[in-house]
Amino acid sequence: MQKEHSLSKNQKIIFDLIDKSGGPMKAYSILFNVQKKGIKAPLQVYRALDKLVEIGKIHKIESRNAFIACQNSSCQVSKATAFSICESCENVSEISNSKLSKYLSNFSDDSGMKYSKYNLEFFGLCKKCKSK
Amino acid sequence: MQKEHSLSKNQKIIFDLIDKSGGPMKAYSILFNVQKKGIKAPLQVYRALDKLVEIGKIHKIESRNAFIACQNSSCQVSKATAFSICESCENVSEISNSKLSKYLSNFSDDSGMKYSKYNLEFFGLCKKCKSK
DNA sequence: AACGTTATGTAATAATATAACATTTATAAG
DNA sequence: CTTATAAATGTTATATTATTACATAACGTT
Ligand SMILES: [Zn+2]
Ligand SMILES: [Zn+2]
Ligand SMILES: [Zn+2]
Ligand SMILES: [Zn+2]
Repeated sequence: MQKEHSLSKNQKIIFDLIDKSGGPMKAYSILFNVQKKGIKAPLQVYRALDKLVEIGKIHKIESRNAFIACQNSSCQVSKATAFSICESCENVSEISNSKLSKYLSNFSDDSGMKYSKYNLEFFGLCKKCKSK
Repeated sequence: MQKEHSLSKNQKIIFDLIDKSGGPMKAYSILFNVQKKGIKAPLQVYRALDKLVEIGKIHKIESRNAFIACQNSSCQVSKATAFSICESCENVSEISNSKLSKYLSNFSDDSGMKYSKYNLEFFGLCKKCKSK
């Protein structure tokens, strides 16, 4: 069951934009796109992004400084994320693989550290770019 | 067997600094620390960092915008990296676990994508911080 | 020596992100 | 409904991270 996080005005504007774009978006590109809706300053964007990340509606692609809508309906909180990134066209998609997530969530080594979160980014060439 | 990449002057200065620090360092902190050695501009630092990453002597911790010396002697090229990061003290260490690296290097899904590289970052509390 | 490649020096600027402060709006308790 | 509290917003300025552009020097090979 899904806990409803009713989004605020700015959060909704920004989430809708990212979600509709279907891919990763960068903060200042988001800013540019929402200026017509009255969001004028970087901080307004970053605040909404922070919140959206916190509640798991979007994820940050760390290697690209970009944000993407969660493509996995069951991904409530951004604690276990995995992405595949094409190094040619920069297409990004969220990997939803229960074996992988189980393997990583249960991973432990001899460091005595308890891992509560992970982010994995795979790089390569997507089908389209490979065949070029 | 290890291919020798003889480092240039700036590369050596910067690698030695990061290596001796024993942890992750940020680019502008590196810059500050090497100014007495004649490296005066950000670009000089970033160029050396780029090269050091390329040849696998250091890795970038993407979630922290920081660079750490490779702690894994067999890690020639930065194609398969995994780190554990303490969210309290920001201690970072490179995970060297052959089962994990084998699992991830062989990972494939139904996307048709061939992965040639990955970066994994685990987050949690280190032993020290956990016991506080 | 001549050539191509790699590294360096320097200045300017672009791109990403946060600090600080004032105000407003939403939520919940009494 | 009122008051208290937390969450969100607006605005300006600034900090941090990274790259562009161009000129010069050092290195490795033939
Ligand atoms: Zn997700
Ligand atoms: Zn592609
Ligand atoms: Zn390594
Ligand atoms: Zn710690």
